[in-house]
Amino acid sequence: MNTTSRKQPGRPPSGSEQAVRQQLLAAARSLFAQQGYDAISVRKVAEAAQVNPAMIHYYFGSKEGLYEAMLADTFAPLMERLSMVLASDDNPDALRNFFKLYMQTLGANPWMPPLILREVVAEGGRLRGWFIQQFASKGGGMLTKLIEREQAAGRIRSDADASLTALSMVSLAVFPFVAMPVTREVFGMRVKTDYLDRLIAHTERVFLQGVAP
Amino acid sequence: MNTTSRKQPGRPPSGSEQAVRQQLLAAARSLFAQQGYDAISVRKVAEAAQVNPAMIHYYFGSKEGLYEAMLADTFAPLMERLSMVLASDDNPDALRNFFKLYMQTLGANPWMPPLILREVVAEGGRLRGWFIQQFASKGGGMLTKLIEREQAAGRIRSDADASLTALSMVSLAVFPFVAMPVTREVFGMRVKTDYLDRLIAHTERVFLQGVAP
DNA sequence: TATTTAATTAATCGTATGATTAAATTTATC
DNA sequence: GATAAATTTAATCATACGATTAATTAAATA
Repeated sequence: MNTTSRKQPGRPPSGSEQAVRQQLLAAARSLFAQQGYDAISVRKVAEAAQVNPAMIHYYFGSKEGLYEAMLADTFAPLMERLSMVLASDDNPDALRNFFKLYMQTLGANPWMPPLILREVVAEGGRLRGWFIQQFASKGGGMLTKLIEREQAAGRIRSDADASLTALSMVSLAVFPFVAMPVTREVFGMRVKTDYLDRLIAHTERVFLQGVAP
Repeated sequence: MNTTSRKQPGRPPSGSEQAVRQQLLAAARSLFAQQGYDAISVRKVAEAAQVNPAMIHYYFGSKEGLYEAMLADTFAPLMERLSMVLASDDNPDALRNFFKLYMQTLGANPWMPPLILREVVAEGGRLRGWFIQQFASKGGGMLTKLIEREQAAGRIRSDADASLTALSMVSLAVFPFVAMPVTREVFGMRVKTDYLDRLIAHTERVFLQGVAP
């Protein structure tokens, strides 16, 4: 019946993965991204994962533990990919590549933008300190370094503050995704298959042209 | 002692304002903006307003009623001001003026950006349908019309979709404010008195240059 | 085979939540 | 002065919440 989880209790056969743990992470990612930490109870997560609520305490210790594990599981891969792009040699297209990879990753992982935003907004993020330390600071630092390099190379304006330029980039990249459902209603956009490509192309052009010398 | 509210029950003297109602709206605005609808209980709002929790039911019917009244009270003035700017004659600086007014208003009313974002993000907004209908659609429509006018006048690129351009503008304007506390930590910015002006000037330039022909 | 370890379940704990009510108090109206 | 209307309070309701526990099951280990 259910191919992803055993229903019977008892010690699992060795070599079998922790399927329940993964189901909980997936359910938590989807629900927390859509409705936020406070709106989602552990019972709802457990129900979505088709799992007993006590398993959350068993695997993650607490609701907050589950949330933190989910955030780490979600954003660690992105951080790796971004740092790889940055580690590449001095490349005239480095900023464009970085921007493109950033937006494409957000577009391909629809839960990321809401999760980022819920942590960032005001003082409301449940693990704001931890999230900033783990991801935002690192990402912001990488981006600022890249922008300063581009400024030194004369490929973008040098009179602008690098931090503000980085902030503009993140703004342009993240917001359209979190606002996507609303955008459809407000602007009457249809979710055509090429919407993502058009959005990325447009935003990329606005940004690169906006920071050009 | 407390100059803004009577502590005694009983029918108030005629001509006296509904001070308690205003205290509740103010407390709700601040708390909901900072921590979100689900994280804030009616008891917390009442405590911050120095008022009995039952007053929320008395004046607003429910927690959601308070929230809706607060949103309306918060955003109605902005909508009026924006529509006034748009109603002005064909002006070469209309887009710049609109952008400036938008960002300045967000900067001067720090609770606005978080409230907007919490309603917009994913499917999570408590009154998302109502909020979109009341404010987002109207604002988005006004902005798109303005952009199309500017395109027709040849002051900005015409090959770009007006809706996407509007989306870029809102992204650039709103996100920096909701991310402000994080920005400080990530980029080590100090809250200097001129930060707001520098942010607005920088963002305005990125946008206008980004959409220029 | 006997024992230990890992996973799962059902039941329950104390607390916080949104909501509601009846009573009390004060002013307005007749 | 008597009655009605408006505001505030304290107490309470049923429910939902995060968390924890003891018991149960099955595989691993000895």
